[in-house]
Parts: sequence; structure tokens; C-alpha cells
Amino acid sequence: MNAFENILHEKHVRSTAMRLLVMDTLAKQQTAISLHDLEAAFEHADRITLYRTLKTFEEKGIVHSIEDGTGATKYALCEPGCQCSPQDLHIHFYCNKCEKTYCLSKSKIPDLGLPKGYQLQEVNLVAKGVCNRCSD
Amino acid sequence: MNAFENILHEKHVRSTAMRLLVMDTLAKQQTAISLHDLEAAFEHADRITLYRTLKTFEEKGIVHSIEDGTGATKYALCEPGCQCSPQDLHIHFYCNKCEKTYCLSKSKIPDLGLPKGYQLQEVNLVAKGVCNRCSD
DNA sequence: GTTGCTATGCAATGGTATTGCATTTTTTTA
DNA sequence: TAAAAAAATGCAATACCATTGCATAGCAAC
Repeated sequence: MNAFENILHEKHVRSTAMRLLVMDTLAKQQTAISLHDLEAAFEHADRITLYRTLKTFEEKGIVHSIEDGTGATKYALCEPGCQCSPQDLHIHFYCNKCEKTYCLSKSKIPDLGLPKGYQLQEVNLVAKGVCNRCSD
Repeated sequence: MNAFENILHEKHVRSTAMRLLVMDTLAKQQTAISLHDLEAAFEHADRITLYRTLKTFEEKGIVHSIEDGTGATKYALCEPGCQCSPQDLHIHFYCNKCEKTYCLSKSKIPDLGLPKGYQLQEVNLVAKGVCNRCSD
């Protein structure tokens, strides 16, 4: 049983060939990718199956999604130990030059100081600008 | 010349009946609204004209847009003096119960502490949970 | 008043997200 | 092990939001 199978088992998601392939593909990315990107990484995979795989992964806390404002939701594998609670979440950075969305895993979301009465459940924070690779 | 006409003039946008109506409608909202919502506020307005009005307003810094993850971009009037730079920006809050998006104008975006080499230009921060009206 | 630019309105299109249903695969149970 | 149940997959179809092209109307400058 390899690492991916372990994760699926831990998260109570059945291990299938397709799901392992998707995890493997996501793990190889340097950036968060869209459904379209994921589809392009396979030769003969059905878009809908990939879509539902991502949705299942998201529900079960295997990937997190990012609304980066491009119109296409991006997905990336969660870090080990991530519960997807606001404290676990990190900043995402969308580069206006290379048009990629990066997980800044080490930059956690700062305390937001919400007004009284607001109950925080999730945070989607996307910083936009020029990434370190493009700013030379 | 009323307040809205002044703003349009300052921002170098021509004052038209349609644009003044849109500003008026936006000013009356307690929340950021979508193009669809805006359309519903008028009886006989063309969707595309409203779309382009919002786009023009956004370009000229009259409104700001929020990607709240619902799939439909939300718009709200900028505060007086807003330059839409990261320092001016505030947190948005999407309520999972009433499904509305609020501008928390007094809650500015905290310092993000981006890694070296990342140049910040814009920030889209949407906190999600239950708003103070729905949490009683 | 005429010319030219801008705004408006209608039509059409493209892209992403999502659901329904039939079929296959996997798991459970007898 | 075979049958039954549950879940995953694949194809088709759809809904919704965003966006562009083009023709017309309105305003502004000369």
C-alpha cells in the first residue's frame, strides 16, 4: 500500500486506479491546476469523471480548491495534517504574468479580526501580482 | 450636479442616465450584488449594458468586484477616497446561510507577509461562514 | 448642422460547472 | 462463490455566467 493509497484510506475514499492517477498528477504540479489542466494531463480520461474525482477529494479533505478569479476553480493537494480549517489555510498567489496560481504553504492566513457576530468557517485568500519567477 | 455626477466627473466617466441609475441602485444595497441581481433591480434594462457599465465602473475605480466563489462576480461601490490599492482593500464576507456577500469596510486586509520576490498588486479576500444577522 | 466618438441594445458565442442516466466495477452479503 | 447492493465511471445534455460583434442611438465638438 503506497502513500496515496494510505491517504485515500485515511480519508475514507475508495482507492481506484483513476483516483490514484489523479493524486499522482496533482502531486507532480508546482501550482494549483484547473479541471481543464488536469484533463490535459491525461490522454483518454473523461472530463466528468475527473470533475467528480476532484469534488470527492475536496469534500473529503484531500484537495483544497481556490477561486482565483480566472473563472476556473483551481485545485491542489492538501498538506499532510491539513484539516482545511481557517488556521490550516494558506495564502494563494496568482501571477498576472505567467497566469499560474501558487500555494504559498508557508504563508498562513493572518488573523482577520472580523466584527462581532461573524462566525468564520472558510477563507479564500488570493493575492495577485508578479511571482518570484517572473519578477527578475 | 449631485454626488453621483461628481464622482463620475472625477473618475472621467461620462454621466448618463443609465450610469446614474446604476450608481443609485448600488448605493442602496447593503451587500455586494451580481450582474443578475442588478438586472433584477430594473424592469427594462439590457443585461449587456449593465455588464458594460459595471466593467467601466470597475476600470475607473468606481466599483470593486469580488470573486466570492459562487460563480457570479459581485460588485459594490468603492468608499470615498478608495484607490483600490491593497492598502485600501477590505475583507468580504460571504454568508453560507443568507448567501449574501458583505463588504466589511472597516476590516482592512492584514499584512500578508509574502515571501521575497512576490510583488503584490491586488488582493481578493473572502471569508465565509455565518454573518451576524444569521447567527442569532 | 455635420462629423465623430461614445454609449446602448440585440444577437450570438464560448467556457465552466453541473446533473441525469446507463453501464461497469467494486464491495457486501447470503 | 454467486447474487445483490453500492459506488464509480462514461456519455449526453443542460444551465449559467462572461464576453464579443455589430448595428443603432445619443451626445459632444467643430
